Amino acid sequence: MRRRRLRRRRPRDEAELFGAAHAFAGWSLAELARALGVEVPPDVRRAKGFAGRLLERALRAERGSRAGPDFVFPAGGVELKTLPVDARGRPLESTFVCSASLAEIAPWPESKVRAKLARVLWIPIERGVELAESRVGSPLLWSPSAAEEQALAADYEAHAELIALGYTASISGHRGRFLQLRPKSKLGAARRPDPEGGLVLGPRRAFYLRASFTARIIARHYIVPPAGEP
DNA sequence: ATCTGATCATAC
DNA sequence: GTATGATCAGAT
Repeated sequence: MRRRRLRRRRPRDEAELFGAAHAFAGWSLAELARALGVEVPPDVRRAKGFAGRLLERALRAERGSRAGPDFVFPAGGVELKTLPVDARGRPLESTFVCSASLAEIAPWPESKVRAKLARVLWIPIERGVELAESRVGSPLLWSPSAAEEQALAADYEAHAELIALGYTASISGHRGRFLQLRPKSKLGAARRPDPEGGLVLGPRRAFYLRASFTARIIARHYIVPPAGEP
């Protein structure tokens, strides 16, 4: 295993953040964890989010688990998203964006979804057989193109309309070409206020980007430096 | 092989 | 409980 060193300073702008992220391209999660002085969890099923938190620490994200973008620069916030990919660079999972309230849904221009996705640093993680063997790919600093934003907005508004009409029963992960609205808790697990002041029983929902969408974002992007195999 | 509902961990 | 970080695993 190669020796790996971390840089010390917190990035002060996008360029520094991108440079810092790029410096990790090719590292395994084991190497990154060792450099940070943390253990790689043995049980993958109990380690969801490990790669994301590891990269947050490695890149000195300010906000950690608090609300708002991971990095706040004078020029604007940047959201950090790790994206699990296979050896060919295809995303293996959908991407969580943010939770959604069925009691209240903002129009697209003021939506949390739009704010979250305005500026994203994507870091592909090429999944290894073992979690520790997974490798950090090269980063991509992204904002939605006009076409991408239009597509996301269309999906979002369709979800928002169902919510506004109270058709919560017909909300499912099947809807949305690129942006899904799916449960993030067990059915019937939560009780929350509805617009009339009563209580609505139902799962917590959240917006997710389909893998087909993130695949297009990182398509033809250089994913992970060669591992030295033929 | 892909997708949707369910699930896990941590911070506040 | 809500937010952050996501991935698991059974259904299709």
